[in-house]
Amino acid sequence: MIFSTRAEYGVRLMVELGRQHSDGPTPLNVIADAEGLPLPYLEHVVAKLKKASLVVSTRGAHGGYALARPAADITMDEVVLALEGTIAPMECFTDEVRRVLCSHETDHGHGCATKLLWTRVQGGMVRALKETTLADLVEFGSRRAPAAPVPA
Amino acid sequence: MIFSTRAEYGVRLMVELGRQHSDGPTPLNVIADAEGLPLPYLEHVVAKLKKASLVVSTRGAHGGYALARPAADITMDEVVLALEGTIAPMECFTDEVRRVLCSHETDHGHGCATKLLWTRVQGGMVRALKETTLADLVEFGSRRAPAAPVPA
DNA sequence: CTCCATTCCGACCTCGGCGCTAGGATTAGT
DNA sequence: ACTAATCCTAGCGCCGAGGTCGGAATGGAG
Repeated sequence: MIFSTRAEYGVRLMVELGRQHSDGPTPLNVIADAEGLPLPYLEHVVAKLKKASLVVSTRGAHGGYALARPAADITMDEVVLALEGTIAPMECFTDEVRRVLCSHETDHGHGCATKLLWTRVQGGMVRALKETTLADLVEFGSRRAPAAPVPA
Repeated sequence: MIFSTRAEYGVRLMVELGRQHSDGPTPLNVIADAEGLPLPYLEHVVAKLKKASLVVSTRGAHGGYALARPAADITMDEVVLALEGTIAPMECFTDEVRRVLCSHETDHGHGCATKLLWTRVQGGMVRALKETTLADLVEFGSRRAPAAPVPA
């Protein structure tokens, strides 16, 4: 598996926040049982999103979380980056200021052959993440079952 | 990190095999100290490549490993797949016969919003892996330092 | 002023996989 | 027979993932 469930939970959380179009903040427990996720764990997840300034929180009674920016302005690479910490295919890979570095540079007279591969892979992933906004996911999620209140 | 060092080691091993243009097979220990990798661990790694029919082995003295096919015919998604077991961004994601499935389908009346994201990410990665052949890496590795015998 | 809902914080636990080692069995050239 | 190599199985230490717990801080409502 590429990403952990932290990323899954975090993205679902963001989508859920994106769905709320009321003004006030949404408390975590609402999201927790809307998605069927353990509340105490969600707290840790949302903490990472807050640290990355993707959500804002209001404490106290009737508090909760809300998106810090409109969903259309949030690209998913920000979200995944905040949750996973880094998006590198390999340990030796750090994206230092626009230059992809690799600790195996010049191994024994050859260039680092794997660097080409990981660079391409990372490029493909990051492009996909940057091209997708949170609004895309919200809209995609509401596509089917747009208003089926009580199916039974 | 997306991939483990198993993938790194395996790819390097394949590249090293791709460099050998002599006829006979290359013993593992040669590769191990050409790349500075622990031999006993490499045995496990190469076992996976063999099970996937990417390398062939000859046992006994003067035995070793060789590519099962020319390097230009080996795409890196085969290699990474053999080493990593699967290339899915998320646990719930199985690539069942051309249809991307997700266990969260239809969660609570919404479509699975994250599915769109993971599908795109996986697409980007797999495309990058399929577009790169082992021969590309071999050639890339020999680019610089083409014949600098003793730099000092 | 006192509840209570809610965010926030840190410690803890369990489990599985990764990276690696160990020891031996098998195969085949010399 | 000796030896170089692949092969097989088991095991170990470590770390992060996924989750729980208990409690402190905050702020609206009675």
